[in-house]
Amino acid sequence: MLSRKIAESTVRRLAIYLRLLEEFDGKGAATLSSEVLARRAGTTSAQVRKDLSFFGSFGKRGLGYDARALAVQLRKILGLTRRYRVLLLGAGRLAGALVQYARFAESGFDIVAVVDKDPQKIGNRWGEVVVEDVKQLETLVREKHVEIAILVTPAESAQELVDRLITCGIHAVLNFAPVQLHVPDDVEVKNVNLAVELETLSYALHHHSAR
Amino acid sequence: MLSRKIAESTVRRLAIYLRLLEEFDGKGAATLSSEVLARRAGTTSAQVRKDLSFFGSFGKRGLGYDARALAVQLRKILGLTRRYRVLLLGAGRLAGALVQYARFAESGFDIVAVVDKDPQKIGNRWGEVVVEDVKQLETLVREKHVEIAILVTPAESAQELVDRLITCGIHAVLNFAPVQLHVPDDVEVKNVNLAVELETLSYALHHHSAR
DNA sequence: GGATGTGAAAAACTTCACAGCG
DNA sequence: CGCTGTGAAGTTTTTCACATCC
Repeated sequence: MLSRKIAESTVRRLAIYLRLLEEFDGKGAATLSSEVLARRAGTTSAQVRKDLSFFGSFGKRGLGYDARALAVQLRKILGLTRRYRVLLLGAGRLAGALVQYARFAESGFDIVAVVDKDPQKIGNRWGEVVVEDVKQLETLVREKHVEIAILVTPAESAQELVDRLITCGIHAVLNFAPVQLHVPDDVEVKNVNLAVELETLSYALHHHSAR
Repeated sequence: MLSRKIAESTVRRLAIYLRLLEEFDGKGAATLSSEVLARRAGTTSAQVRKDLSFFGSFGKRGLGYDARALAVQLRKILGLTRRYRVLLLGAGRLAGALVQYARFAESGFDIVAVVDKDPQKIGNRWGEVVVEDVKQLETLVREKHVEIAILVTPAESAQELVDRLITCGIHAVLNFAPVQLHVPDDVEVKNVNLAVELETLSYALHHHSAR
């Protein structure tokens, strides 16, 4: 369970290694070296070994890593040995795309509720769930035992909603709204901000991209 | 134009500062300190000043920064003084959500073409553009002077498509497909990987999130 | 007075290089 | 012999702290 602070960059790479291992396993390959994993993940073999070393020693010297066994370890490290109950805030197009995203359920994340404030959308069936009124937020979080919230609302309402989520005891938020959310230290927020990504690309193009 | 290498983290923060300044400007506020900007951006005042210092000195000692003037500078730095021509690869739900995303055009990015390989989708009108056959990729990139490609395809086809894009001279790719793309040094790729974000949240929850 | 701009110090992260083990 | 695991070295990024200037 490790209490030492692990760098976010390390955790992100572990998630990438896991994805690669799962592909690899599908192809029946049994064992692979940090060098091979690194090449596919776009990093270095030393980085792979260092990342893993924070959590244990999973390889065999002279041989490499057993793909399936390492995948099991990574799932444990990442907390993917159980399922998570997810609430979507906002029933727009992006939310629709996310619901449909196959890997979602596959990876262990179940969308157990969707809320919106638009009366037009409330009551619509979305796969297994029905879009509820955002007024029911607190009730839903409690009744459905929600652990992760995904914000797909306009920027204006995001902070207010996140405040309400925190009151209900939510500790993990994936935020697609283009605002910086202010939350206490024990709440984890990941931002996905399309504009920032595009503007980084624009920066790169502008500065010749001649690296 | 700066040739020194600037950290990606710095560029990302600049994009965030710009967004905040634009809001701020809307509210008529004229001047603000690095401290205020930092608080809103979720960083420190020293970080704000350091980030800006790589590109010049835009503030007045004892006073702070003029919101509008700083925004102008940041747009210059980020290369947002002109518009960019964007191609979408994949005409699925996520692509649809992106097209609709208002800030897109607002920020200076124009979707000039959409391609897919599904005959069902080819020919559909998407706002201003019609979905074209992916076979036409090379022709479209040339004729429409595409500069940025957004990959919203299944993982399997992503690498092949990016190879073709590079052959056409594309240097900037925003990749939503959950694979690591292999590209030469003069091509900039930004990855947006939903699974990685969720798994980082899962990691945080699993490890008590008690920081 | 008050906030910037910036060298210098500290911290975080990555790479090196090699001992150690299968 | 080959590849891991890991201290130590190197590099990058952040924070500190203060001289500087409006």
